Amino acid sequence: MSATTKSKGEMTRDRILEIAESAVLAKGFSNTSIDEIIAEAELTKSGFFYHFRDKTELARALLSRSFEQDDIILGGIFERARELSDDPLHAFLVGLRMLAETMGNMDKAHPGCMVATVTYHDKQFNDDIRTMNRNGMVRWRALFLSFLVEIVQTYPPRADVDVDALADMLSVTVEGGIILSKVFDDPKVLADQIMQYRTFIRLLFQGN
Amino acid sequence: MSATTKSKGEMTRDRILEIAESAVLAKGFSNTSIDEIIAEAELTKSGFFYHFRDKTELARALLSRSFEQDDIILGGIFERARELSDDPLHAFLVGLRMLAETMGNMDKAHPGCMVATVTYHDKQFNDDIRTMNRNGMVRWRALFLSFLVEIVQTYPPRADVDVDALADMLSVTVEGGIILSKVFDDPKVLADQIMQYRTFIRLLFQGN
DNA sequence: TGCAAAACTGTACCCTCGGTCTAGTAATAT
DNA sequence: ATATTACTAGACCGAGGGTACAGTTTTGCA
Repeated sequence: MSATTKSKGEMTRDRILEIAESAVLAKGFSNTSIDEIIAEAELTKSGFFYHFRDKTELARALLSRSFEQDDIILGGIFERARELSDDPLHAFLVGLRMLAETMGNMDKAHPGCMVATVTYHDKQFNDDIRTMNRNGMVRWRALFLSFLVEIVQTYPPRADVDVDALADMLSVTVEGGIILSKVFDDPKVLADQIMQYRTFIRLLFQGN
Repeated sequence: MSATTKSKGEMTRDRILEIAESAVLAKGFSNTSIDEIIAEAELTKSGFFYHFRDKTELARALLSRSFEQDDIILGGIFERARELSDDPLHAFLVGLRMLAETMGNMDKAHPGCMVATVTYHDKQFNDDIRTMNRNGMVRWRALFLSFLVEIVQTYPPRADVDVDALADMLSVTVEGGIILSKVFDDPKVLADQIMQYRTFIRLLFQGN
């Protein structure tokens, strides 16, 4: 067997996660029952609990899965952006444009949706989730910060800024943008907001 | 009896809402049981269902309550801001600073928390909530827009901007800022982000 | 002061859902 | 072949949301 081959158990687990993911995204976590998942996955309750200790472990698995996907997407975008320009400001601006386009094309299943649907499940759980969430945010901040620290060396900012807050501002824009996009049922809102952030960056370091 | 006197029924209903609010904010909606609420309110299950058709109606009531409170706080802040300056830009900047301060001083129970805890409860419910949420957002947008349209008349913007998106950007900042504040367990994050938005506005219309 | 409406209590019951336990069986890897 | 993995079968439990309905108290008001 090759290294990429999955065992029967792993395949079943993946199938459960796949089914659970779409159900949770469509109806929310607490409104997705185990019975429903196992019916679609064609296995028994015992089978489900063979793979997951309890429903909370399912939530955790769902969440770490979505974080991995986010990291890949985000990392890919800004890696390409760096390749396209040696100048950190230009690269960041290019990355932001690509991010806006990517987000604008997602009709459902925005990264971050899983966070929102799952976060408020229960108290004990929240502590675990907050830690995972924080790790995710810290990775984002680090990524954006790597651009910003380079940028401020070359381009004197037009106003007093805290680069940390400026890096977080992009996370804020994405998270808040997702909420407004859902509320208005329009993915364009998120894309527009990322472009607003881009305008701020341009104005701050380039003056136009 | 004066017009402000509440009937016995209204008082009981308010008591339920009060108890439910703190419980939901502390532990989440699905983790707050009706049994628990009625125990603290010292009434029976039948008594509860006399006031609320089901748990979803409780959620709705909780939500519209928090919207009302938000409107009062937000409206109050920007009304005072207008009083303090005839210039729309200065007034807006003052309002933003007051908003940042107000938000930074809230340790828990940010406006918007109730939205998050309650929104993903169930599918049917989500549609109702989205409408309420949208109305809330539209009111915010209108409020912020009333400043921005005045501002652009006096101050030519340093970059191409869409005032609608700019108005929404503040909602985005607040909603996203709340998420990051919760994740990092630090209300200062939200305050900082509002100040970042303020910097953007200053830079855009005042150039520094 | 009396009477209807409002605001409940009490009890019994049903369903769904998360979760546990035990015992047994089929598939698979080595 | 055999131990481990990956399940099935089925009985059961408690919490929680919700219903039905009959009865009782409390309140506002003419």
